[in-house]
Amino acid sequence: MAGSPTIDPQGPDAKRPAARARVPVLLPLPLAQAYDYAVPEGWPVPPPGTIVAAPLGGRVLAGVVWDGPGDGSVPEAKLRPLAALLPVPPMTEALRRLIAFVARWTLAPPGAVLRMALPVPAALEAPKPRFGLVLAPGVEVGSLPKARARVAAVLTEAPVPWAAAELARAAGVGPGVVSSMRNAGLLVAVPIPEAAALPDLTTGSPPVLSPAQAEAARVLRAAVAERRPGATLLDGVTGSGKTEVYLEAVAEAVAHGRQALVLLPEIALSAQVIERFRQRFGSAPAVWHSELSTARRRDTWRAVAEGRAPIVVGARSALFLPFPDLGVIVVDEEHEAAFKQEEGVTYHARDMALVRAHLSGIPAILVSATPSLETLANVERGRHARLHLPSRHGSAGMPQVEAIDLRATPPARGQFLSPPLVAAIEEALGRGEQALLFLNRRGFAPLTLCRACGHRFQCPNCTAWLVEHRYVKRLECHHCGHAEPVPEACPACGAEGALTPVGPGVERIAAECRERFPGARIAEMSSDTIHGAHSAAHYAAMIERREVDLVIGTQLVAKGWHFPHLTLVGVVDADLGLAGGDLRAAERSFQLLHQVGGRAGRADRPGRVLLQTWAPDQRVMRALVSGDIDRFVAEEMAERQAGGWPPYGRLAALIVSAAEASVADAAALALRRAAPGRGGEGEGFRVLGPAPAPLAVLRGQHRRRLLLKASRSTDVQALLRDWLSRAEVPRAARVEVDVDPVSFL
DNA sequence: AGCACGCCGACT
DNA sequence: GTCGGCGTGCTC
Repeated sequence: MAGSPTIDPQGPDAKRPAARARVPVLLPLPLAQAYDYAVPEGWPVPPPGTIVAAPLGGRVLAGVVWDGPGDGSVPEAKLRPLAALLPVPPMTEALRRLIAFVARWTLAPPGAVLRMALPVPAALEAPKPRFGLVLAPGVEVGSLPKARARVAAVLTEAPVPWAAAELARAAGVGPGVVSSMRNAGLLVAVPIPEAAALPDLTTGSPPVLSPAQAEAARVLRAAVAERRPGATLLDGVTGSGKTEVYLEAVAEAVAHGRQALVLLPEIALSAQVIERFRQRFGSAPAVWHSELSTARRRDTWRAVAEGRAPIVVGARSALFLPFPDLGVIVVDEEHEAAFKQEEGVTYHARDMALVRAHLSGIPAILVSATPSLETLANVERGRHARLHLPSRHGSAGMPQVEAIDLRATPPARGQFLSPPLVAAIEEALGRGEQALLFLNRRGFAPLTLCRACGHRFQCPNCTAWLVEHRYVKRLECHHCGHAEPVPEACPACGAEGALTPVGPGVERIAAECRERFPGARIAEMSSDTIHGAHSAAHYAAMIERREVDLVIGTQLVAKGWHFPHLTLVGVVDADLGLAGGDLRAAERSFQLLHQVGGRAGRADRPGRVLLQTWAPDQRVMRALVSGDIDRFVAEEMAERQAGGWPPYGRLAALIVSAAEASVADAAALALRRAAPGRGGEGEGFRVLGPAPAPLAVLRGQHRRRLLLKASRSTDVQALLRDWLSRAEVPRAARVEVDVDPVSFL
């Protein structure tokens, strides 16, 4: 790579022999700016986006040559030379600008954002040449002993390089046979050419679309074909066929040789969803989520960077993959809170997906049966287009939703299923149909107390009760992972046999059902029983084959499933999500229950949804029963607008945490005193708090919250930056910033 | 994020 | 008298 380096004209300085070229390099560390590095003599000056190895302290890190002239303040003598230019495609300008934007928006150091966009180190090295085994020339197959002859036969039949392990398996011999043949010179290793081919995406089956779907698909295809920037909301009830429609937009991008990114909430990345892509395109999409192995991450990242992965289906972190030529971004289930990253860089993947699409000049598609109020407000403002799909089967396909008034028909003492719900389950099971009971709470009971002295089991590290898990005989904290065995006697008063479970979790509902419906085959689905795509697929298959009569599950069952024989959904505690009453409690509760209800029934057999509630007149229940989504949205919007809450206003939270409560209080007060405006109030904004966080102690950290509430036109980031720079917070306290908070815990 | 430098407890 | 705890500060 020698040659005359091209240096920008720098006036008289360029002539000074001492002036080496310097470039700013952003490193994947929580540093506020890029560091300057010297370009070694004889190298070309790497342009912005080049991925380089740079020395820092005693180690060498992968970083990205950043935009702009660099800081320049570090003296020449202090500059260290770049260690290497890494053999991967450069980071595109669109991705660099996305990283800079996310950093500015979330107040995170740019390097911390970059860390999400750089892969495991191995992906940046030149791919190791892989070797395979072929038969050495001139080997007489007939003269070999049996085992060796079998290996030779496999290689004669398929004379391509084989991986040693696969070869042994195919020949039905142990790995020792293969390696001894290699040592004996009967087999030789030859390099396997890098798989550069694109998967063939033309062998799938194009869908049969309804007229409404076809029209929506036509609009989206045109937007993708013309690279028309802008976002479109694609909404319609479960079963209206939204997926088929957005897959057409994906197909259009692929047809133009561009890539497509489909973001899904992590939990929805089920085998069932991946399978739909495979059926449509005839080949599986690249999948990206946090549980991938290092090797898979490396291969997928490289495949994306080199344009060999036309379709990527991923969780929020897929937003930072290095697509060289993205054609469309789809955010499915756009209303899901799971798109918000709550730790480290607190970004909202849906919102940042819109930014990435905008920076790339391509369309974005937001998909949901129950769109977020943020997205609906953007439609109202004319910022997003909207394509609404009607139900394919008219109202006949919609489940009938009824509220069960627990005040009128309460469950028997110590039980949680009311008589009408029990009767409906019996009826469904009697017809040979399946039923689903939904309760968004893991474990057996959320609280255990002593009848003798009133002692309650609390987490030593958190402001939370310990949840009894009966199968593993433990009391667990769902926030920090603390667990202890269930004792025989009360640790406070010593009374034996006085410990009582209070309230239900899914385990307790399952126990009640085993007693109530003997003979019914019950499947319990929660994160305690499902540990990944594999076991989820196992359950799904069992349910589809009708080897299960009654499914009892948490949130996990609400997403991305389709169970054709399920006709009844019972919501054990429809009021659960409304407790606590944060800003979005009603919206989230409505979305979740609507989604769970959507699991019931199908065209030929309408489903039934029963909501057990103590407050059937509550807005959310009324909306679910009437099915009048528009009215619910209008009411909720009016309330938000009146209060100046999002989406009509903006929020940012400051979360103060410290090991000592007094330190947390002191830090919170210091922040309050430094608040912008007069006493934390100014033109278009107001500071609320501090108040103890609902989870006042979490993992041993005492937490206080302040909230900046502002009008939509307020530059929240500027206020926050100024605020934080002036506040003198004790060293022992930590301050986290959460712009556009979703969770208020 | 690492890693080094820097002031106060239990060991040879 | 030292080995070592992790608090704070720096890395181009």
